[in-house]
Amino acid sequence: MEALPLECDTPLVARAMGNAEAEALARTLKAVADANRVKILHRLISASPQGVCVCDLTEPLGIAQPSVSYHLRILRQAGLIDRRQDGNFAYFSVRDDALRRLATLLDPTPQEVLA
Amino acid sequence: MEALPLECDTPLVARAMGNAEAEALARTLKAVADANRVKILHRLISASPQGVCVCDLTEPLGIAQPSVSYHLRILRQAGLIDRRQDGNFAYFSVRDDALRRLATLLDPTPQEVLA
DNA sequence: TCCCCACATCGATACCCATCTATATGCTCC
DNA sequence: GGAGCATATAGATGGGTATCGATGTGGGGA
Repeated sequence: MEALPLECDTPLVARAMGNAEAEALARTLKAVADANRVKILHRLISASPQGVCVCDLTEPLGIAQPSVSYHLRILRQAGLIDRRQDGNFAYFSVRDDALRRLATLLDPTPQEVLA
Repeated sequence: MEALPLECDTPLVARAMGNAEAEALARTLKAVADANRVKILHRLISASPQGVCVCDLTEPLGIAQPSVSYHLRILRQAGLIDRRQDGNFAYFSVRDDALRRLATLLDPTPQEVLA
């Protein structure tokens, strides 16, 4: 008889978030959800506006150069950073528009970031 | 002789972000960087403050109940949500303190979330 | 006491992701 | 045009992650 089983009774104030919406947000978050990429973004935010070249990222990150390029590609595909080629060097910089929200999360007073 | 090779010359305004700092932030971001967990948080934020029980999450997410429990565990371990048991049911709610920063990213006018 | 219901955990599986080495590409300078 | 440097791409590999079905656990009602 299906005996309605006690009803856990949660009001559900608003409708569920759309699938596409959730996945878009998750995709952007995934792009930032990595320690090395967080460090990259931090440095790019600090060192704006002319950008930072790969050679200045490789050593402080302590990973191989192809790995740095890999992370930069992830961030670029997520629309978070821009790439500018100048001679042999490639300079990367943050995209203010897409990153403004995340910047408040990453930047404010380095010491107490989500501590 | 190491022939300093042309110097790509990026000023490096600030010092690099600490390793622990970056990993802590990445860990929190990883917890949110999943479409289903984004949906869960969205619902929890909407349906505060008494919390939402698992049964009300399983169906809208379209995944099996153990998977929902799994995601809730991830979010709980990240300190983003709280769990309160009441009878047979478990009610989950967002932790305002830890989530306040992320909330501004998840909540503001559902339509234009990082669109 | 027994059963049932809500939820958590376990074990397996399939996929994704970060990393490396090796190699390609593209630019600059001689 | 050839050498050399900075960066990107390719391919391989190990570790992590989301998912499931099956099972454990703990509370409530009959």
